[in-house]
Amino acid sequence: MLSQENKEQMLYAQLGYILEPELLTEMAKLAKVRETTTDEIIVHVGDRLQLIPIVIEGSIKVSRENENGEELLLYYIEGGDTCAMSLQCCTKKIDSQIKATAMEPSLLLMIPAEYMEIWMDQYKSWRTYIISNYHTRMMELMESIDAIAFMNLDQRLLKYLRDQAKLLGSLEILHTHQQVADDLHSSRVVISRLLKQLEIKGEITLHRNKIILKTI
Amino acid sequence: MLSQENKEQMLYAQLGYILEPELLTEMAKLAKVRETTTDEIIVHVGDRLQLIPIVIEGSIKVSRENENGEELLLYYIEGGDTCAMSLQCCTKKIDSQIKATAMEPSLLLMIPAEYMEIWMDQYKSWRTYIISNYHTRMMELMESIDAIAFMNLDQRLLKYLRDQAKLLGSLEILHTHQQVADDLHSSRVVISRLLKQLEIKGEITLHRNKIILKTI
DNA sequence: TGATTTCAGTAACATCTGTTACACATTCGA
DNA sequence: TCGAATGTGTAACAGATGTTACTGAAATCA
Repeated sequence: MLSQENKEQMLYAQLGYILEPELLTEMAKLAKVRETTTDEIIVHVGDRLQLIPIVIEGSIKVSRENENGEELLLYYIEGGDTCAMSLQCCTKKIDSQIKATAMEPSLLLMIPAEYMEIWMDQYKSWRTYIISNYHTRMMELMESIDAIAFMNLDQRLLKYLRDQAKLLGSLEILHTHQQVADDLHSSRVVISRLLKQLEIKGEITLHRNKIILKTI
Repeated sequence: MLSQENKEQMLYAQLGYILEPELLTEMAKLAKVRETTTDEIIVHVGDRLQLIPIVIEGSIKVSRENENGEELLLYYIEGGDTCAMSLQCCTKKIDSQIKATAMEPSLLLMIPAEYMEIWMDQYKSWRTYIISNYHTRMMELMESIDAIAFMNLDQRLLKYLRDQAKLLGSLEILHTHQQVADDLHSSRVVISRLLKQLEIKGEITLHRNKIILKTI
């Protein structure tokens, strides 16, 4: 278990330049720490959230699921950010519309939802933080829509690989073709085919459970 | 030109159950009225907004455009709502990422951006209103993503027609096939083909410049 | 009215993506 | 160590969507 000093230090590191010191102290006091393993599912579609997660370390993948359990990756949440969707889910008691999965071992601070509104009234910096998070997420949803609507699957695939590489800071992407297919809402055979083409073009090299990008 | 009393009445009618009376009075004092014709473009991609539009009457179509000028309909804004995107565009001075078009003769109140932040500090109801708008838009973007990612074009087409009908309160949709194709980011020939199939199935009847739905 | 433009219907074909089926290699576990 | 499970490669085919080309009807305008 982390001490409050630990938590406060981590919050400072991520949010010290945005949020007031008193707020950070209060957050550290109230927050529960949650550590996740890689691929751990943090939020399921349909969950009723009671706590708002703020990502301190690691990265979270947010995806949409349809009634058949088919998925589509929407965007990622990195250090210092929070899930804008969960804010309303908590306050309005709506079921979660999305699924959140840890992409690597990650550290979250979980804040009880009732403080959301209190802080909205009390701290200007918190308002700015929340609005800015909403805006970032909206822009990312737009980017996601651009990709699905305007790009072919081979382009989306390459973009996906580059995004993963940037996010995890490594040119080696440790996924099976099936996992990639799931994120892009495609099928394994199609992804294998397109990956092979990318390999022939010299963009990547293929290995079991691993795809290596030549460049970002 | 509308009098301030007129504006205040309209604001009351749309937002009286959400926003404080003092705020509505202040809004009425500051707002410029903008009336639009059908298909008038209100915001272009790349515009630098100075004013935040609040829809009082009518309905606005928000779409995304790629570098080739191809479009995709994202969502609609109806009476009482505002464009969440424009909020950040104004305050952060970012170029607009979307295009907004009036679907019918509409009436907007345009609020100078600088009041955004003042009211955020001053009025709890304004904060709730803005956050709730962001959330609604996010949900609609999700719905839009669901449609593109998980539905076939014939299903999307029928959904599109029904959405239009609901929005404008008429089973007669006054569009050419080309306009429908643009909204769905498809091609005229494909849309004509699918519309014909829907007519054969008995879902619609086709006329020049007009598509009539049998039921919602 | 007659010429022109706009809109819709249709066919033939191309391309992209998904599906099914199977082969083979690697890894894992009993 | 051997069988099972998992991951990848590939071919053949199917279906959805996009493209091109042409036709004729309806609307518009000089």
